[in-house]
Amino acid sequence: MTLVRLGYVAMSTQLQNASPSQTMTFKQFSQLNDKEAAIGKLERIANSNLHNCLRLLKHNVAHDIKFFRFSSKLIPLANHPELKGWDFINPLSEALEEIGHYIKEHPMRVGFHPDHFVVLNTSDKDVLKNTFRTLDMHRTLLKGMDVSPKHRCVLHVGGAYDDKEKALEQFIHNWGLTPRKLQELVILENDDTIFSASDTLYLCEKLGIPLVFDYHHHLANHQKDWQEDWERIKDTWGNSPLPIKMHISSPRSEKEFKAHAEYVDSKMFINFLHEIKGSVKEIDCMIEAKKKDEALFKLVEDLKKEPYIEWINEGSFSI
DNA sequence: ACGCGTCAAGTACTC
DNA sequence: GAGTACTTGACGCGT
Repeated sequence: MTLVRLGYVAMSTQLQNASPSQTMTFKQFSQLNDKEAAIGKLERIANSNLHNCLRLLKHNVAHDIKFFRFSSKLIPLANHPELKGWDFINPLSEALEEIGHYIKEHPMRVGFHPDHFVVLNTSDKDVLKNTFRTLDMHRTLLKGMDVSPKHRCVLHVGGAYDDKEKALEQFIHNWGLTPRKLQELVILENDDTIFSASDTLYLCEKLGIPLVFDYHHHLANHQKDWQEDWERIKDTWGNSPLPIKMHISSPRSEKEFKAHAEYVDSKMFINFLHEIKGSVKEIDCMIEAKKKDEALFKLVEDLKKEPYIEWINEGSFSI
């Protein structure tokens, strides 16, 4: 028997005016002459984002969704190189604590997927430095919520830089330069163009990092069937306090295969569940679809037609 | 209210 | 080396 928990990403298509990703671009920031006022505006935006984030968590709990990815755009320009020295955490501590209290009252799995400029295998010192800074920001946010930072940030391996093998070794090299408190945040995901699940496993096993298996990326980029690697993927989670995590999405079309569809193909998901059934006690599936929570709810509707699924609540079931 | 162009800290590709 | 595309949500402008 396998307990499956469903989650979704960052924002809701159902809850109105609840964006956790409002922003100010660097260009806009640069054009403001009064820097103090500009920073004040950034802080107001960040507080509004956190407020909406809490509203999203409440919306989730109302629908039994206990698995959620936070937006990584909660604090605009938080780690922009030009805004070094801005103490963005202090003005946000109350809002973070409020989110933290809510998570304690309603236990749930939360995490981040930092943006594409967080690149751990870069050979550019400045990019690596900013990667560390951004990871540290994510850690600080989690700490501010009193959530254990362990295994909360999904990253891709990074760029290929014309030589995949060398790029993997560069990751290992940079990992040695990564502070331990940042290492423990990281979990790695197979991507849809360069590093397949097998490639990523190489790093995960060598460095003791859990692998977040993205089924859609796997379909777009693989050397062999995922079933051959499934045991190894599971094992990367052996030392994690959290259950194994996966990403689930469907291709938008044959032509735009790598793009996310609005909804998840429930047949595909059901087939996958049948294959892994019983192989793990618990698995958390992150639904990555354009329609966000609406896609999750639609998937649940579809799954409810399957007689062998035992529902625990609207957001989790056993199979 | 809606459509369209702009913006984004990285990487990849083309010329 | 410069320019463009990728991706995706937000924003601002024009209608």
